[in-house]
Amino acid sequence: MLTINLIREKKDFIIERLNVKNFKAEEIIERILALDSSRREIQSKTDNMQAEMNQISREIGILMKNGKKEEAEAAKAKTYSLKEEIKLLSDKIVPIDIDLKNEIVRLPNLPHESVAGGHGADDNVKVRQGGVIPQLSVTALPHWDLIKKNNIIDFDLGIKLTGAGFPVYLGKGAKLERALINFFLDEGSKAGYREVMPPIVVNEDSGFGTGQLPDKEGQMYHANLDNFYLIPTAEVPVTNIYRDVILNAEMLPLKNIAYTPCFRREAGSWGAHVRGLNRLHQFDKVEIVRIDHPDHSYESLTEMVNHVENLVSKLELPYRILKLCGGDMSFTSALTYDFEVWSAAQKRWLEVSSVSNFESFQANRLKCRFKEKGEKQTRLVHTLNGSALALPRIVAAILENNQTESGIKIPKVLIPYTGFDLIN
RNA sequence: GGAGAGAUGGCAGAGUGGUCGAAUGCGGCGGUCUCGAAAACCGUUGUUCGCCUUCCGGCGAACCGGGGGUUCGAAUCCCCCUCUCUCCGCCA
Repeated sequence: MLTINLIREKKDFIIERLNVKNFKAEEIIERILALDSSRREIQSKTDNMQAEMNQISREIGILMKNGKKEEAEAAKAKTYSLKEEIKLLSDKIVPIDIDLKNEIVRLPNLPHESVAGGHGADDNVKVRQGGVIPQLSVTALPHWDLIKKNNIIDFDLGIKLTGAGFPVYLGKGAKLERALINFFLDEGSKAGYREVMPPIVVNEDSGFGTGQLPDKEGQMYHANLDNFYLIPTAEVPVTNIYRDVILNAEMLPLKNIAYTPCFRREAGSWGAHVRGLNRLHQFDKVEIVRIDHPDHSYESLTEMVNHVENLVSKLELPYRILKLCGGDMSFTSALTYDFEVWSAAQKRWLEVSSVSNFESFQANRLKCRFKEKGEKQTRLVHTLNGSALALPRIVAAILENNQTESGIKIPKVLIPYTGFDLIN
């Protein structure tokens, strides 16, 4: 959520920047500014009337104390019409506030100044590429066939238990999953992230805080009876730890890492490219979440990108890093780098991580602020997060890229975690 | 699920209709003392919004779990909701 101050002061700048996200902001902003100025006008008036009212009440209190009943009654008489006026005016503020918030919440975050325009994935900029793309034999199999052959994940069983997109990991498949989770968490700890195990269902306030609600309601599973949502990413509970919190500047940065299962309804997104592990309703992910000082958040973003790059390198996966164009960036993000790994049998890149700086956009929703030592004024923090990493597509790439005549080779760094070096 | 108690500032904890944004203690910050530190003492210490101000800041409004009501006036009275705790039941 953009701050009302910014909208008041930099209207044209906002319109120009949101244009990069292909978002036409002009009308919304005009409505916001109109609502904002009438709100301020009304508030000024009611504040003054209320001050008068408070003054009279105080006087009545003193009169009563001194036993001057008649004078008190006379003073009371003065309040009736004033009270009515205040009520009339302040009632007008309520719907204006609601409209105002509804409009502000519709504005996406401003893209960072370095973000270029564009309409979709084709306009993303490749930052760099690493690793070696393996040349597989003609008999090489896509991961869903390898999975079946080795009986390490059972999709049909998941359908029986729950439905499509809820796979059951078995034997070495389950162990590989657990190994990856532990590897990612350990790497995070080494990099100074605090490990967190949050709830995986959250309330409505948390959903609002990170920007899933109200708009992306359809993407989350909802437990109606309790009005809880299954988390689509650990970002939601972990970032919301800092909802309604005022931090001291010297506490920053706060670095957290969490493994959670993630749940996504993915309504309407099923098609040709979602076979096997490519897209699931439930999947495992390790997420890094940072709360940062605004002056250092872009250095942090770079540090996070390096961390994720280190992970895919250690797993010996060919990868590329993309800087997203305005049109492909999420509603809440100011700058996003996507990581993709090469899936050698499908012969395509799979997105495995998205590392973003949200600047103060989430912080404003969360009301997460900080204070510089000795200063009275609060400022909004910057929030950042990134997958480090999302598991299913990593598993898909490992299976496909590492297949040999004798079986699927486990990357060296994972062997201490799996306890085996081959799936066959 | 049944019965009861409660929700006050960073924390603890007073306050049951009238200058109460709220006593007191602890913590935090600043100072005195000290070579330095501790102790002691003094001072200070919430957030949001509006108006004014070049800065420092000033003035006003709101906030004692959330929402509504009574009243000239509500932390205090009434109603609804949420949450927490205790006991019982059930239970990984």
